[in-house]
Amino acid sequence: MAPQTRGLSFPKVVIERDSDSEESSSEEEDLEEEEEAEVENDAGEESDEGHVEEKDEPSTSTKSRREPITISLKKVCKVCKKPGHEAGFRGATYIDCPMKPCFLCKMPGHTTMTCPHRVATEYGVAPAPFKSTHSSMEYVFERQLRCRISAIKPTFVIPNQVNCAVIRYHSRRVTCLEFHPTRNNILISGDKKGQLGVWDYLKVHERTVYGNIHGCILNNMKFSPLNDGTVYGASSDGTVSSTDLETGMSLTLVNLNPDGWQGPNSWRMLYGLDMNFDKGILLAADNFGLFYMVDTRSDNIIGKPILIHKKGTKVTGLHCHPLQPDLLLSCGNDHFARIWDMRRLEAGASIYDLPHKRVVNSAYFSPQTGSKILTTSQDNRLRVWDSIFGNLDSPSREIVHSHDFNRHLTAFRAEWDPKDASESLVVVGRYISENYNGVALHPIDFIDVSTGQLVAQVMDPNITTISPVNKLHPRDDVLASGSSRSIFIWRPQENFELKRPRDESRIVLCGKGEKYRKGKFQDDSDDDLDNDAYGSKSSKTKKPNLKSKARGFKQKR
DNA sequence: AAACCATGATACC
DNA sequence: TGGTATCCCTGGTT
Repeated sequence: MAPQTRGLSFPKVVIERDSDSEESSSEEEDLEEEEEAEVENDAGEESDEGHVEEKDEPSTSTKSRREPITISLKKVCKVCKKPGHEAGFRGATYIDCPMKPCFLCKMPGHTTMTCPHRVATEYGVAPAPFKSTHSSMEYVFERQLRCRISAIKPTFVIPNQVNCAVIRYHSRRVTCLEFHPTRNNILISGDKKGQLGVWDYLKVHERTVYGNIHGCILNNMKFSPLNDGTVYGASSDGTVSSTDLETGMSLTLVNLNPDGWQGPNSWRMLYGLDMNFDKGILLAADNFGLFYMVDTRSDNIIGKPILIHKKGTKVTGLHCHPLQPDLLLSCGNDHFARIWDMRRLEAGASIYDLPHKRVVNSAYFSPQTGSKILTTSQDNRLRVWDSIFGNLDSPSREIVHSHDFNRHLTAFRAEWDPKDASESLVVVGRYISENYNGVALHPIDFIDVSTGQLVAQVMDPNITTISPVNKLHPRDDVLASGSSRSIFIWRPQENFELKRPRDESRIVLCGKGEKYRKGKFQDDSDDDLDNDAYGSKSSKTKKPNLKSKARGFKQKR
């Protein structure tokens, strides 16, 4: 395995960040120097010592003077619009704007690069070794060391290697994943278009996508506890569906927009979905703060909708307690997670309100005893309440973790490991990237929420996109992750090294792969063809390979 | 290679 | 309170 360049890139970066003048930075990297020289040449040709303001000239005058619209020649930070520094990728390392609060922990005074939370997940949760230090170098060093150590606790088995995948499986980004409750190798997936995928990841090539179930985002899915061939879905088209996985036949149980599109103020979207198996009713919640109970036999909404979150705000999730059928957990855009008693479900009657600083993407009871609560909030913090029977006034722990909101990404949701008897292992995708061998990768983090420690961070050189959707298998040591339109299955691998050659027959390439196939491999028939998109050694066709795909990576030539 | 686009929460007035 | 400008690590296509 090639020596890691992490060690090289970070110190360099730190030096550059602190420099105000561009000259000093250019001593460091020839690459940068070249780029900047070019820019300045262009500037000369245009013979306009551009002021930023110039670009606002009306287009007519610009035309008459035959001058191209002046680009601000003074380099300006794209974040704060001030000169003297620039935010953005330098190679595979992202440089924050120093004028803004830390992108990770949202506190002012430092950048992501030197954020103590980036060094140690448990910073601020439990004493961390470098807690009182203020030297960025020390943080950086600590980080490098940390990555070398395989931080896998013996008790936790971490699926750390991609075992199989379907690349560009869905036609839009993946929004949710569920493992089949009884058939071990079946994974179902929902996407932004409302389509539902069924994939047998053991027989890698066996997969289907059902397209006619929903009109837009499939936000949550839930298997029927009575019939595991049936799955329910809640969608932003305002419907709850019931789909037979074998046939793809789908029924609409509920439609909250029977009159069609009447404008955004009336269009109702369903997000949260769960099933109360005790009563045999489906629970769903919408973007106006309302909660619905659906009788799956009569397909009727039971009673009137109940306002469970601030009027007009989205309820992002619902979760029934695994043992106490009367307990319900909800979360929403009003910055609250709420615990409810199903027997007394009415507006304002929540048992507890758990406040957050931002939108709450998800809230889950712990999977086995249901005594803990885990929430993911857009303030970049995971919160854990250790006992719902104890003091709920404040969370037992807040763990700073990068899972920011981005309108183009599926919202991150930290998920419990359903197999972990200690109910402490959690998986969650990471937004900010790490520079790995000059490639920006977004790992999937395994966090021990009892300590806040990062147990493992898994990544693959070929997955350069963010993986906001993750699910751990209820029985097997398997992780499923959804990243953009693709789905990956991870399994544990000892002595795992990134870049290890892998079994390419277990990678299915869909969609645009066809193009490559026609051009380069005049191969046949159907898209089950194994491509080398994933491979390390293979031909020049490959876009998705490290270098070409790496963000901001400039190939030296 | 660069431009463009899709489009949700939020800050701010 | 409501309308609206704004937006930093996106991902894909033209």
